[in-house]
Amino acid sequence: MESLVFPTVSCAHQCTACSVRSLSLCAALEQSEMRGFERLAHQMHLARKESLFQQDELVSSVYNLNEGVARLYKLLPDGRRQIVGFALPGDFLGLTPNDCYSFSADAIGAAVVCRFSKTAFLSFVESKPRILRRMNEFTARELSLAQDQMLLLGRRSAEEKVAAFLVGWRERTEHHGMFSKTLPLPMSRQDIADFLGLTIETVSRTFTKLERSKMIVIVPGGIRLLDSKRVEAMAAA
Amino acid sequence: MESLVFPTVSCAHQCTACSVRSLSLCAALEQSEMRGFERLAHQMHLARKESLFQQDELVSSVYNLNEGVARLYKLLPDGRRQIVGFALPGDFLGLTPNDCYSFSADAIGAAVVCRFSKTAFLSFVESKPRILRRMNEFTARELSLAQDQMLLLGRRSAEEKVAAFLVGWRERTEHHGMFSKTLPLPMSRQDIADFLGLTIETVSRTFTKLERSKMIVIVPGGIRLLDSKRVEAMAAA
DNA sequence: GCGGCAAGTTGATGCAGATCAATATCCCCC
DNA sequence: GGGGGATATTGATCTGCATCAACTTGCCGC
Repeated sequence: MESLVFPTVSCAHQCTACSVRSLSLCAALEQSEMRGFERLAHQMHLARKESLFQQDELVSSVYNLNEGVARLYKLLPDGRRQIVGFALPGDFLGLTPNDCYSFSADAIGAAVVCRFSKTAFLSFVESKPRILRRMNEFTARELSLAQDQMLLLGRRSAEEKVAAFLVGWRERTEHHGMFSKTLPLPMSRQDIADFLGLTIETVSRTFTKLERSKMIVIVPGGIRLLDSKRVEAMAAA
Repeated sequence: MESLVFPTVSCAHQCTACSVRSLSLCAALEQSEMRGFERLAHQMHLARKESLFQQDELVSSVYNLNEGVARLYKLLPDGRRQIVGFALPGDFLGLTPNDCYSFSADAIGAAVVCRFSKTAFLSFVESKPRILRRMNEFTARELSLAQDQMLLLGRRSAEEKVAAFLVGWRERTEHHGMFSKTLPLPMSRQDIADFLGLTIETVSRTFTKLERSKMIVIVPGGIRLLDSKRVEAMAAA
């Protein structure tokens, strides 16, 4: 159904009316720069599971995620997958130091993005220190998350991984106002497993264990945090 | 001995004579900007194992690594350690999105760095698009390495991890001209283990296995790559 | 060159989490 | 509301790597 409601389209977009501007790169735009930037942006609607770009493809476009959640992942030749992150509204995708995307990205549910031609984007920002500094902040924040995830993947137990995931995901969703008692988990168990370096069975068992010890309740589409203190303690050490 | 030869000192530095300028952030400096930048830089010599900064400390300084190799790591309260990267000459350290360092850094052998006051550095670069763009490239490259490492930590076997480490380390050292038949491994087995999310015993056993299958020879201070093709194949998948 | 300690190797055993297998539940489309 | 495929849970068993332990090698100062 979603794929019929949201065919992929491309059209001009009004930055002034944009709901995620304050969270996005674009918040660094001067009033005077906005019109020029707006002309570069093409809004696109993505259906559930639709791909934004794929690992090793030549980078032609970069994207600002406006609505929805995206899954960013790397694949090994034999099919093993590692999710390197989940993107939320305001996140900027596709800027790589290389000519090719270093990971794949696709929409978990329906999503909306602003697409920019990479070359047009780069030449627009190249002499604008405010935006360049904001880009730096964005990349540095991503790097910091990635390093936290390295610690998690290399040195934490399954329980700690799952607890840390719930805490981290809650923090991020809270900033987006999409959290009220029930923590939404739009991604599948397989996605969570591939993010945490576990199997789907281990994720499932760990959720059940947390539920049995009254820390969470599993509900369709998410979980309810009953005792976030204990979940946080489990995540910390 | 090293700690006596290289006491920590601080003095002005001549960028024009700098051997790693072309590899560093500073390569983006205009001729006219160099003098001002030089005045901000304080060269420091570090002894083996000397700390550059520690996780959770307030960020006062940022550093350009000129000589030597640094170990960047995160610690959990109970002492588990994850090395998030090894820094080589030309790498820039300490720029974080937060007020505190998100990891610790120390010199593996004797090392030389240029130290900058964070605030002085930031105000120097804030309106210089060339440098800001280079900073972006640096951070994006780090991020890309971190994502590769996430795939390694989450989804690869011990053998694959060790092989991938050797291949990646060789590539990086080659760019620095510090590789000729023998691949130098200035870091300890424990460091390698903490980088790969393994134990020291598993790293040691895996090295021995690679040696027995004639892919490498273990020599003091490094290894010799006998059959890099097969090591690469093992690393790839 | 020799004593002592740190670093690395090797072997025996244990266990967390993977794998294999069988349901159970959700979700949607008719 | 009922059928069916995708998604998730649960159980039984296996295994790769960790852990525990003994030993070897390298390194540096005297």
